[in-house]
Amino acid sequence: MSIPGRNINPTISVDCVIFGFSTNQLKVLLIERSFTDRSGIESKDYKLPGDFISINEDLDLAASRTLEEMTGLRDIFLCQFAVFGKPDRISNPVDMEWLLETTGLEIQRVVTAAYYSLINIGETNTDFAIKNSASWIDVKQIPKLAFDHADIIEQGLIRLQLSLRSEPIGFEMLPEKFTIRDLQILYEAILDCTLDNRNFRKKILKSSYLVQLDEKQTGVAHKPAHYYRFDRYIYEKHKKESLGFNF
Amino acid sequence: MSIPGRNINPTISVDCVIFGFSTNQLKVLLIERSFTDRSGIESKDYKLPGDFISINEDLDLAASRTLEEMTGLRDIFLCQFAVFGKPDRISNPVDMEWLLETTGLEIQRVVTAAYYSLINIGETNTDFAIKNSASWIDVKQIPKLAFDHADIIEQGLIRLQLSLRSEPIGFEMLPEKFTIRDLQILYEAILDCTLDNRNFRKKILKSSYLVQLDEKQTGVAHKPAHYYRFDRYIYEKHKKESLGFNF
DNA sequence: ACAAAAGTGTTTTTAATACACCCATGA
DNA sequence: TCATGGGTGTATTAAAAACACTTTTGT
Repeated sequence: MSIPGRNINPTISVDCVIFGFSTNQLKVLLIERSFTDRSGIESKDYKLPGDFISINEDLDLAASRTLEEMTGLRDIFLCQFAVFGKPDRISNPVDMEWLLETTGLEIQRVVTAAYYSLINIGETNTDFAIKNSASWIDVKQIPKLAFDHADIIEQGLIRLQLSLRSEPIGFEMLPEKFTIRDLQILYEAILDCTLDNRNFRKKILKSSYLVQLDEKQTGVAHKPAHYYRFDRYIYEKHKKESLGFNF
Repeated sequence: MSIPGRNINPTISVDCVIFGFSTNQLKVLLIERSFTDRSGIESKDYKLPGDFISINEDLDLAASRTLEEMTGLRDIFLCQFAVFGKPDRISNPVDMEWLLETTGLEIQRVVTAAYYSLINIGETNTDFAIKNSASWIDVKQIPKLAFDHADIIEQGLIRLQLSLRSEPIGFEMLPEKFTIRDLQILYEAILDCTLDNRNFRKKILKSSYLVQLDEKQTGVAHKPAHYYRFDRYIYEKHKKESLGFNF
């Protein structure tokens, strides 16, 4: 959130849809927000991690700053996918009150640049999450959200699904080493479908950038799977150009 | 440009990359901008059609307003594709001076929502273009541009190419009735490639939403081509879902 | 020996590509 | 009759999809 005293530009913000993957589910990092409604009843809901930009702060940098404040992570996959600027996106009295409380300013109109980000939950710093009352919520169980944040998540997910089909970005959410099954479950969670395991392997293992490690799983009550890792260097070298008409 | 007296939000603007197609070339609508540089020499360059948003104006509406002011057209294909918000995107003294002249305000920082739009040049109202000193410039011959508008066009074109591969949007730039050849040349111009005419026809004619008219070309010194039209209704009904992995 | 996931091949279907000639018209 | 672009078909190759069983481990 806003650091008191810093010079903010109260007309422009960034919001981050931070995706992560755990217990076979695609999750989003949400911040708990407490507020008192008009009848004085203390209540709470959730919002996306986001912030006003500082005067002279680059949008991308504001997004990575937000990301770091929430997770402790730097140099993270981050992609700007849309701007949300409906004049009435701040119209719920609860939201207006909350803005007043947290910024001390009367704010009627904010245009927000939306980013999505892919995180390996295992590498995130839990202290940061606790400090921000942040938690990882299953994308299929999104609670009531502040502002137009539900729309933002929806659009972000659509965009993530689209990108996943044309670029190998799933790895960003997995640990350094993972099994092909891990990867398949991740794809299924993101695309919300089931995939044939033989065809998935065939397709994914054709990629030169997936390299098999000598290491195998241990302590599992079934045939242990090989670990693989994603080789960014190889990927960058082999990036394909394709016309790929699809209509 | 800004209507004097209207209440603008001088921190947020929209810029439109308006694509059109004529004489077998993909074109962009650019506005001529005259300015006097520091040594007092009168000079000119080009900029994208764009404007600050009004207080309480929706971004999409600001973009369609701009579009209508430039071309006289309403209800036009329009797609927001990125936000440009580098703090130094307004740093050239010429640009800063020009902003001061046209708005009367000292402006240091503007975040702009970029849209691209597809126009049938034949339907545009020339009076509007003349009034705005706008002209259609071949995308391969873009002159020096104001601000970061060259980047915006480049990103817009990349996005247009991407969309053209997955959605039938080329029709937006053609008249109501057109020949398959017209369409192929349009595709070649946008994608900057050549396409085999037999394969192109085979592929495109598979689409149920391309309907052949009884009418043929007349007065051409060769076998006259059939006219076709794009049926939006059929397209919407048959929209495909496809996983289409491509990595 | 059983449960659980790993790993593997072949066939069918579909889409993409490459390629060359005859047709209808106006000049 | 010639120049111009319109319009057509087939064979090859590549990718996607469908589908079932054996292997290895821990319990």
